[in-house]
Order: sequence, then structure tokens, then C-alpha cells
Amino acid sequence: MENSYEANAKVFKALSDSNRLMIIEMLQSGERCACEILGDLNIGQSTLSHHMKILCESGFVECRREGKWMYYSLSKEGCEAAKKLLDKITTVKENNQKGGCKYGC
Amino acid sequence: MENSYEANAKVFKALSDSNRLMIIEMLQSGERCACEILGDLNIGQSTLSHHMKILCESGFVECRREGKWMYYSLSKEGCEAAKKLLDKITTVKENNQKGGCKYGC
DNA sequence: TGTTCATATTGATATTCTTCGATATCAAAC
DNA sequence: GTTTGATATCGAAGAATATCAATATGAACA
Repeated sequence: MENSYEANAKVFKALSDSNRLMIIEMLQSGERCACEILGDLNIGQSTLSHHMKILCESGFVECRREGKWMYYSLSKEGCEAAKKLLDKITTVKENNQKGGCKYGC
Repeated sequence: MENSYEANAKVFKALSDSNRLMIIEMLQSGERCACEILGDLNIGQSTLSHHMKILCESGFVECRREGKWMYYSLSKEGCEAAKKLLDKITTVKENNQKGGCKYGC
């Protein structure tokens, strides 16, 4: 089974590729169909499909089929969840017992 | 030269490994020395050094040398910057001209 | 100065990821 | 039903990453 660290890592891994960041940026101005995204990026069709799958599975993006076309948009919930996650993992806890290192340093 | 997409991708790439997420979690409760982190993870010393380098270079972690020991802690500024970045790239823009796809779909 | 100990770097290997071309699926239109 | 067009999946190649063992560096201390 996958632990929570791996699951969280997967969320950020979705953002760790420049092509996927470009796709997300395109979606900031609204829903886009796959062919339009493909036209703006310098990648092949199967590569785009792969990236869209990662973005959808990580929750950042939602997809909708309309006939033979696929439309993609940013998921408000998914993006919020990622922000909450980032906030959670980077918050310094206050009751912070400096206890000293058990290895003596 | 590296474009901003690559630079941003690098930030999230730092969070895309479960060992690094575990390290960050340890640092949430305060500064830790390398040997202590090493004792809690199931990785070799050179591997830890590699991960710490990535965490420091991405801005999430600050380091401080004290004699032969290295101490690591979460960087408030670095974490804030990452949160701002995530917020920026996932915000849906309002003046959102749905214009229709130029490819006819 | 030489030894010891903690950490960093190097070089090698296994794994994972990105990308592509080819093919499969799926929906519309004929 | 067959064809056409859009997207998904498959299989392979190359690049990037995680990891380790070995070695180098750097700091304290004898």
C-alpha cells in the first residue's frame, strides 16, 4: 500500500514538470479543449494525453467529454486541497521541545 | 537559460519525494541536526546529504553549521514563497473570455 | 601535525519519468 | 455499418532521479 508521504509526493510531482505548469497556466483563463492546448505546446498528442492524465489524477484538473472533444479546467477543490496540504506540511509547530539531539550533538 | 516554468517546477520537485516530505515533517517541530534526521530515516548518509541539498536549494530549508555538525530548519520565507507561488499558478482569472477554440471545437 | 568524526562529493547502478510513434478506442457523420 | 477525427493506451528510447559505496573535505581535539 501507498503511504501518505507517497500520496502527497504525487500531488507535488504533478507540478514538477514545466509542460504541466504551462498547461495549468492556460487553464487559469478558463476551460480549454485538448486540441487547443496541444496547439500551444511543443509536444506530441500522446504526450499531452499523458500529462493531462497526471493532472487529472492529482486532482488539479477536471475533464469533461463533449462528443469527441475533451475539455479541461482547473479544479477549485483540487487546487484548494493542494494549498491546504502545502500549508499543513510547512507550518512550524509551536510547542516545540528543543530536547537536544539524542545522538549527542 | 532556465525559464520560469522550469524554475517553478524545481520548487515543487523538491516536494515530490517521500523521503524529503518526511524530512520536512521532522523540521516542523524545530531545528534538527543531520545525524538525527539520518537516524530516523532508512537511507544512507550520502543520500541524506543529497536530499538536504535539494531542500536547501529550493528554499524550503535553511542550514547552519556548528563545528562539524549541520543543523537544518524550515525557512519561513521559502515556505511562504512556495505557498504564494502555488496560489498564483492555481488562481482562476476572472476576465475570462471564453472566445471558443480557434481549432473549431 | 595527525587523528577522528560529521558531512559533502563522486562515480556507478537501478528506477522512474518524459517523450515519441504506432495502434486502439470512442464518438460522430456519412 | 464504415469512415473520419479526437483522444487514450502501448512499447520503446533517452533523460533525469534516487540510491549506495567509496572517497574527499572540513572541523575539532589529541
